[in-house]
Amino acid sequence: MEKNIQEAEQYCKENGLNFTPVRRKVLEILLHKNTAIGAYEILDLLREAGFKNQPPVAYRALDFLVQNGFAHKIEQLNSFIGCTHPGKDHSPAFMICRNCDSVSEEEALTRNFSVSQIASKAGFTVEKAVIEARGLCHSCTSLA
Amino acid sequence: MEKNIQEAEQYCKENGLNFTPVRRKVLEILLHKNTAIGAYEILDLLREAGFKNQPPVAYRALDFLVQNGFAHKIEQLNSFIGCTHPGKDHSPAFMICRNCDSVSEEEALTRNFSVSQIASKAGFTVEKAVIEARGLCHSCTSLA
DNA sequence: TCCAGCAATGTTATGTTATATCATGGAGGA
DNA sequence: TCCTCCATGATATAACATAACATTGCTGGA
Ligand SMILES: [Zn+2]
Ligand SMILES: [Zn+2]
Ligand SMILES: [Zn+2]
Ligand SMILES: [Zn+2]
Repeated sequence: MEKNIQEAEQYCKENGLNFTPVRRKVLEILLHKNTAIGAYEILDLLREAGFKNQPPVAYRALDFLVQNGFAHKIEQLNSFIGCTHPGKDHSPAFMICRNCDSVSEEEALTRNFSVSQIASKAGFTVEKAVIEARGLCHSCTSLA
Repeated sequence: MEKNIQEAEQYCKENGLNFTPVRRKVLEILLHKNTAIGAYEILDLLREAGFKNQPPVAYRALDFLVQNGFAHKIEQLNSFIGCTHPGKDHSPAFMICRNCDSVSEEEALTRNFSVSQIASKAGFTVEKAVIEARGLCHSCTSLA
């Protein structure tokens, strides 16, 4: 958690990005949970922490974090999650548990798994891929 | 298009599903375009066709079509598209062109491509997978 | 026939997510 | 200094989705 924050800070410093208090706070909020969080829930937490709480405050910080690879949007949930493989380029695939709501981030770029393989058959050039699975996580499967 | 409608009708008849006028009309609307359409745009078209146009009208019909495999929701666009491989079970992957907005549905269940391969490494049991790529379609790539 | 049960639709209202727009403030360079 | 850029403040509204309850029309059983 704390380590992720420091890495983000370092990365920003090296790349001329402005890791402002509200951006840091939102990243902290995201990294604190292993579930995805909606913008308005983040907004509540920001208010509790003394920040302003109009929607743009949260959305702007989230945009920054997503743009720079510190967070991801989970499209199926209209929610956000801190990146657990930040820094380098990666191709995430998210596993969303329907029982405990946990979201885990896996790497999708294996030799056996590439959206581009499907796309190329269709003559499509992939720039970004969203892969989100829903089901049961390991612990919830065990408990069943 | 017309063929898809008739197949849907046939499938409903065989499975005790009620292919009502509004459901048929929404499917017709979806199959008419190769781009995804939002619920409120569908609502407008329904009104033009003489149907009621409160939001639940569109959302209920869309729920029915998605539930029964006649349409899909494109999560990144909060929009819907008619299924081009209806009937049997399938694992769609959508290719969304950023230039012309076309959405094409490909089959993701090839030997070289399975979300389950990623998931199983994480001990995750997949029940449903969302795969949506954004980029450039074949024609838009050629024109570039 | 009469009516309970059910699925679909009608209707009103509201909840949730996201963005547009213009104003303000502060750091850094010409 | 003055200008530009970026971030934030603030207000308003757009866009997407559902809750809740009423009504209709069909069907099958008493
Ligand atoms: Zn990541
Ligand atoms: Zn779980
Ligand atoms: Zn399909
Ligand atoms: Zn295109």
